Amino acid sequence: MPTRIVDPKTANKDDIARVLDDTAVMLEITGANPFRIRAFSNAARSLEETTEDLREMVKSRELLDVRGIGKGIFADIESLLTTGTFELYEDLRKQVPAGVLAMLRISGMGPKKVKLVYDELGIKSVEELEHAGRAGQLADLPGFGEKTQTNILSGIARMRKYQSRFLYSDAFFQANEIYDAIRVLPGVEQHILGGSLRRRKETIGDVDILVSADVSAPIMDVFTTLDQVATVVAKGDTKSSVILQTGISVDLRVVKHEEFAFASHYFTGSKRHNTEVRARAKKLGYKLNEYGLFNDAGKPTPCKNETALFETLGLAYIAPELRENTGEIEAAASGTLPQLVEESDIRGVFHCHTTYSDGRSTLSEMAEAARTLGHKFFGTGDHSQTAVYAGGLTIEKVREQRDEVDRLNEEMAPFVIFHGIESDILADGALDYPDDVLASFDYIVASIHSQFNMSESEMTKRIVAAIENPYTTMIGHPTGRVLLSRDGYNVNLQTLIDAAAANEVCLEINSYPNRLDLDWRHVRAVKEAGGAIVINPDAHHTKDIEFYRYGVGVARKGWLEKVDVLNSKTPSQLTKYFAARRKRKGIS
DNA sequence: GCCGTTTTCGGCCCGACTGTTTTCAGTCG
Repeated sequence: MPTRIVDPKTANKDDIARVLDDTAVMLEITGANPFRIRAFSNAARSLEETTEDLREMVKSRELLDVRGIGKGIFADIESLLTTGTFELYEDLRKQVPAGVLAMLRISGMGPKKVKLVYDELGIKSVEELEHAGRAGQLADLPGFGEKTQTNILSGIARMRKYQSRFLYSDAFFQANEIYDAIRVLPGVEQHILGGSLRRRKETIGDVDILVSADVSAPIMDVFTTLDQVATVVAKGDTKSSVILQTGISVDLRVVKHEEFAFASHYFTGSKRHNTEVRARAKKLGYKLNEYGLFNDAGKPTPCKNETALFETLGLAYIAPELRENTGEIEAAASGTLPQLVEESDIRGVFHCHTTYSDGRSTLSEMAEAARTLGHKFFGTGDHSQTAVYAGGLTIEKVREQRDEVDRLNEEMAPFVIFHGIESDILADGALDYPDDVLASFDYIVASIHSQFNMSESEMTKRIVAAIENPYTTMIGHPTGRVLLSRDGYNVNLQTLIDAAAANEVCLEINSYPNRLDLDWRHVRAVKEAGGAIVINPDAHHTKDIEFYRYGVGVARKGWLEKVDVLNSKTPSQLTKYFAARRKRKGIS
C-alpha cells in the first residue's frame, strides 16, 4: 500500500519541488544515470521559479512549456497532485530509507559514501553514523581512513551548530571585512566579491572572493590566518576555504591576471547560468572554463573583462543579478535585456516609522537623514490605531503629525515630506480608520500584522479586499515572510498580483534585511502583469533608511527598470500621481 | 529525463582539493 508523500489537496509547488529534489538524491544513491538525476533537480528549480498556480498549469498542461519539465516529470507531478505519490518515488523509497537522505547534509558525505556506509554497515541515520565514527568503524571501510572518519564527525558537529544560511546583509558585512583585507595585499590587481553576494541573493550560503595575482602563496597565508578565521577547511595554490567564527564559509580563489574575466564570470554563477553559458560556448565551438575560452585546438581567446567574454559568445553584458538562468541568456542573445534600475534612480522612500509610533528617530530627524542621503522626498508610514502594541496613531495623533509635516515642508522646501500611514489590514480586509481620516493622507500602505493563520482563500480574499479599497496606494510586505524564520502567509500570489495591477496599487519590496518581501522571483511577475513596485525600507531609525539599497537589489533581480519603480518619480510627479489617482478613484 | 539554428538520437560543464591511493575516486562549487 503506497503511502502519500504529499497531501494532494494542499501541496504547493515548493512541496512538489522538494519531492523532486529528494527523488534526484535517491536516484543518485542508487547509482542512476547522472543526467536523469540532473533532470529531476532541474525540474525542481524550474518549478520554484514559476509564479502561476501549479494546479492551473497542470490542468491546462502549460507546465509542459516550462523548460526542464517534460512528459515524464509532468506525469509524476500530476500523480503527486492527485494521489499524493508516484511510482518512481515509491520504488526508490524501498531502496533508500529516509534517514539516509539526512546524511547527505553532512559536509563531505556525498551519495557514494552514504551508499557505502549503508551497504557495508547498515547505517541509515546521522545518529548511527556518528556512533560508528566514535567507535572507529568508519576508518576501516574501503576508501575511508582515519582522516575521513574525523572529518565526518566534525562535519556532523558543524552541521548541528550552523544549520542555517545567512541574511544577505549579515553576509555582506562579514564578507567585506575579509574582502577588504585581501584586495589590498601586495600583488593583487583585480578582485571581486563574487558568488551569491554579487548576484544579490536574499540569503547567502557562503562567500566567494576572487583576486588576480602572479604569486598566490602569500595571499593564501594571510587569508587562512586572519583573526576572523575559526577553521581552515582547505588550503591550496589557487583555492582555499575557511570558516569564520560566525559560522560562514569563505572561499578565496587566486587566478592569473589574464584569467580574471573568465574566473569572475565563473565564480559569480549561478551554477545553472554557468552551465547554460558553457553549453552555448560549446555550440559555438569553444570550451569555456574559469581560466579561459578555448577553441578545438586549445587556442585561447583573450577577453579583458566579462563584457568582452559575453560579446565573444554573441551576448550582451548580463548584470550579475540576472544570472540565474531564468531567460537572461536568451534575452542577451536577442538584445532584449532590461535597463536595470539603479540606486541613483531612487529619489526617496515611503513607509518609514517615526517616534509617533514605534520608530526611534523623530520625524524631522528622519526627513533630514533622507535629505542628507540625497533624496528629494521622504514618506512617513507609522502604524495605525489597531496596532496598539506598536504605538499605532490615534486620529488625534494623525492630525498632529499632519501639522508637523506641513510645517516641515515649509522649512525644508524644495524637499518634500509625504504624509502616509501603514494601515493594518483588519481581518475582514478593511483599513484601520474612518474614510475621512484615510482621505487626509497622501498615500496609504496597507499591511497585514495580525491573524496570519488564515486559509489561502480567506487570506487572499482579505488582501484583495484591501487592494480594492480606493484609499490603498501600496501593499506593505505582501507575503509577510521573515527570512530564515517564518514562511509567508497562505496567499495566492498571482491573484494578489493581478488585483494590484488592475487597481493601480503598488506592491512593496520591503527592504528590511530579514524581509526582502516581495521576493525577486515574484517581482518579475508583477512587471509581467502590468503592475508597479515601490521600494520601501520600513525604517525605524535614521540609519535604516539606507535599507532601500537592498530593495534595489531585489528589484534588479526581478528585471525591473527605472520606470517600473514608483520611487523614481520626482516629488512633483508624485504629487500629480497621487492626485490623479484619487480623482480616478472618486476620492474628493 | 530533457531537449533541439548539429532537432527525434545522442549528448548533457568543468576543475580544485582531500584522502586514500600507487593513479584516482569522491566531493564540492
